[in-house]
Amino acid sequence: MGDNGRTRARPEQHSGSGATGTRRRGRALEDAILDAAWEVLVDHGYTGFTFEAVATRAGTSRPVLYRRWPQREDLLLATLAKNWQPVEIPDTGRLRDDAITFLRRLNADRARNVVVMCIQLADYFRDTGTSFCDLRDSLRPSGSSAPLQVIVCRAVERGELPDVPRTDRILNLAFDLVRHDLLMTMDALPDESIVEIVDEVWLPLLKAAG
Amino acid sequence: MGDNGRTRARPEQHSGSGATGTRRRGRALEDAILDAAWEVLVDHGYTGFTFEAVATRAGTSRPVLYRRWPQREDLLLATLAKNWQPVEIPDTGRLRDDAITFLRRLNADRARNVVVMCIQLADYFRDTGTSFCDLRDSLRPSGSSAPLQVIVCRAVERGELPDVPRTDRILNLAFDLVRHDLLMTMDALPDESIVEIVDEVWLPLLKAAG
DNA sequence: GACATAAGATGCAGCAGTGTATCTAAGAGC
DNA sequence: GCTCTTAGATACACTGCTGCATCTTATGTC
Repeated sequence: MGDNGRTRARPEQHSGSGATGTRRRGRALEDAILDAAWEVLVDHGYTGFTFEAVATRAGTSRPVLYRRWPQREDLLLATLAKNWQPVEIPDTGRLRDDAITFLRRLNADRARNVVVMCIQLADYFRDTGTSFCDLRDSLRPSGSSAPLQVIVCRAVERGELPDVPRTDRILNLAFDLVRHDLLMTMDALPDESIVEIVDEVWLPLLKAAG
Repeated sequence: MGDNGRTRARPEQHSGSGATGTRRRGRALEDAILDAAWEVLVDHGYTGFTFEAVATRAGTSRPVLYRRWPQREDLLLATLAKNWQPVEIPDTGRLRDDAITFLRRLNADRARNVVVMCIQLADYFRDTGTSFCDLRDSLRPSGSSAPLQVIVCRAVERGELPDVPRTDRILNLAFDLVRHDLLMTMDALPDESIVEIVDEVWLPLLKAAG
């Protein structure tokens, strides 16, 4: 039906950062949206993670999002996939240094991410009946083993540890404890805690497991 | 003003359970509401924890809730306070049995509660800037020590363990690991895991700490 | 039995998000 | 330059929750 009195305020300008007046397309647009989506997720959790909020933050409009990700979950998974980076595994030649360095990196990195991915996503987990465990598994590069397992393997190869079978529980204990503290306090661990976990708990168990 | 055509379908009947046709009041009503609120919280998390949902579930109406708890947070805290029970600490006379029995109880009980209180409440934590840690501390009877600490104390008194200083990290390790698994899987641990945690991790560390 | 209190029903304005449809215009490819 | 795709704006109907106001009526107390 004819003219419904719309009066185009100004062309556009996507209110983003540089705002060159140019209109974003394809990959560039998609990246900008997913970055905006990540920020929204960090700031407001899954509950505040609405098409409305993400579109506004990205300086675009909801239809643009709906065209790419019909469901909120699709947008969420795309956002996570783009922003999740595995923590680098150090190789210093000494078990204790490897462990402490790795856990420090983990602590710094996941103090942001784990809180987002586990705590903020609680509603997502409830809605879908999945758990943090499932999500982690689906984001970890398939076939790769747990970081601490790699570190222990190297120590065994160097002869730093006896070559005896160890349970996953023991191998991942230090990782689990750091994650536990992150979840409980929703904040990074003090460095002393990391050293304590390695020296008082993990290493003694690894050495005693013979 | 005047008759606005309302035609009172039927008196009421609060659609609850027994539905004796009697109208609930005071304490009975409050209990019923808080029970309903707990169910809503378990089923739908803090996000779905609306005055609307709780009132419907309780078979009452929103004004009744607003009169008692003006804010959603008030209703939440009342609901938690009513439904949080500390896990009973066993006293079998043997350290290992005490630990395994306690952790089994914890596992069964918190598989429902911790998931609700930590995961489902994520939005609450985000909104208020508190953490699960803070909430646990405020719900644990003040002055009482951690359950595993009590169990270890008794073992030391019986001479089952050497009387050496132990860090909180070690003392609470078994508890923390159970909690960690609960959070990660959002489900109860298999019984083997509890036994493994006690026999392969916690007891060796307690004995070696001399 | 009269009265005060409070339960419970209902209405309503407001707000935020959803999902979709429609239109204009920018920009890429030919 | 022309055309095709699609970004971006806007509108609309719908849903669900919020606070609050108002009314009726059940129930306990005197």
